[in-house]
Amino acid sequence: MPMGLTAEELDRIDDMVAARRKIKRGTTLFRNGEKFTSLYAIRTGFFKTRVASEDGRDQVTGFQMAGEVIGLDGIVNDHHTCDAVALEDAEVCVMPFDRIEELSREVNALQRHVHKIMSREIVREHGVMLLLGSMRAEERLATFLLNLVQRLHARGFSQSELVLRMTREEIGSFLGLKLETVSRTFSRFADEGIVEVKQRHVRIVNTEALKDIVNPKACN
Amino acid sequence: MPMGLTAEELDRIDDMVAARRKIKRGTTLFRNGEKFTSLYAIRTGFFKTRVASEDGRDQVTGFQMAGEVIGLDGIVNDHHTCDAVALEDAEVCVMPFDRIEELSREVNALQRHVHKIMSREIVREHGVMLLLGSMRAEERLATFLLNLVQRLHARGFSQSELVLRMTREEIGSFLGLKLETVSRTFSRFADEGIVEVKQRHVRIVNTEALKDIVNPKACN
DNA sequence: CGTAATGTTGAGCGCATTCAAGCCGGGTGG
DNA sequence: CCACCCGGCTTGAATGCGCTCAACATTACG
Repeated sequence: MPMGLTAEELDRIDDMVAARRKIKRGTTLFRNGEKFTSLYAIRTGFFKTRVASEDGRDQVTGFQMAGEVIGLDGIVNDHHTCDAVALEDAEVCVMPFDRIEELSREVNALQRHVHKIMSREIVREHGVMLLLGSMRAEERLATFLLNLVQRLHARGFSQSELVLRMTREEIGSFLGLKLETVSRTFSRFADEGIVEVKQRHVRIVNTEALKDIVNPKACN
Repeated sequence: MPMGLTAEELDRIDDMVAARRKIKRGTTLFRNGEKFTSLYAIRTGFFKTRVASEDGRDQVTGFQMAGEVIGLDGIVNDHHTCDAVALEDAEVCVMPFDRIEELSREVNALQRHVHKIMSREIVREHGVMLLLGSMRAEERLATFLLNLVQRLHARGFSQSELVLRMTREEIGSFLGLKLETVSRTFSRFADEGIVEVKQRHVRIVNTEALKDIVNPKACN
């Protein structure tokens, strides 16, 4: 993934990938409490990660798609502190972390890459905290849709059409809302002609309107 | 900070610290948009970090005290994406990041340490997301107080008494509440005899009660 | 000692939640 | 092939928690 490498370095990074692993929809790649050994690069499929409080409640901390790396939570205590659940059949590259550390001592570009991946996750979570801490329901859902469609577009999919891989309840958990509120907010967007929603199929009709909701028209 | 090092390794890590820097209360250590060069280890003092949305709103993403490291957000894009503000006069160690990367290629314990610091921050933020996404005001404030007092205790301070370095508004921003709600919730805790509050001085009278609020009595 | 910043408290409101009923669509088995 | 079922989704009505607006108290500080 990092660029500007010699052929030899690329080979060694290829070797770092111990194995590929297939994850069936609805099953977990890793769970809270399990021993941490590896990071996982998603090749295909779609995941959610979630943390749980001691009393049953849980919080979806993110949705991950092809090209993204999960498992970073496990490094600090050698045990995972969240669950990663496949929302559709998926395949990941298993990258043993001690091999990553070993190799990144020798390949600067890899070292840099690992640091950036972790920093990116921290910055992403800052954004989620801003969302959870200060936005109203419409802003949260609009932000969520724009983020999803932007990431899908970067992977060659449509800018305006997407299929949600998660339920209303999972969206709600991620956004700090109840599933009914998510549903109602979708309906409101649909009434206003901003999106067309048919179950999990969403067509964004008016991207600008969504952006206006996220960023209430700069008052000049 | 990492342990199990040879004297020579310790020396080299000492050298890594380019300088110390004093930060006056109310001023920023770094700001959103500034070029990223270094991580900062807090020697003394107390910081908040905050992110801002395009329209004025901002969100406090954390409070940091002695021994903690800030600046990790800057790695991914070579620019900081949040502000770090000193809530009291503070002193930090400036650790140029390229020196950290250089040295951590050679000193395994340092490499490991850097990875753990970043992972710990990711896990901490998961906890904040859980708080913001699923807790009610009382639970948020109780969680906040328990976390603060626990970190202070680890630094040799009291288990039951603390001085808040931040305003009600800053607490509110962190917890996703308005300052009035923070104030009211403090008052409610005081009425119930759980804490004694006098402006920024807080005495935790009944730790168990606070823990019960956070973790609603396991229903057996 | 006066002024501004910070904190407390009250009253009323509104947004998201809760509770409840019904709908839709996909999969299964008769 | 259709009837049925069940999980997911939508919608309505009522409730309540935290917010807004406002007044006042307290503290810090020049």
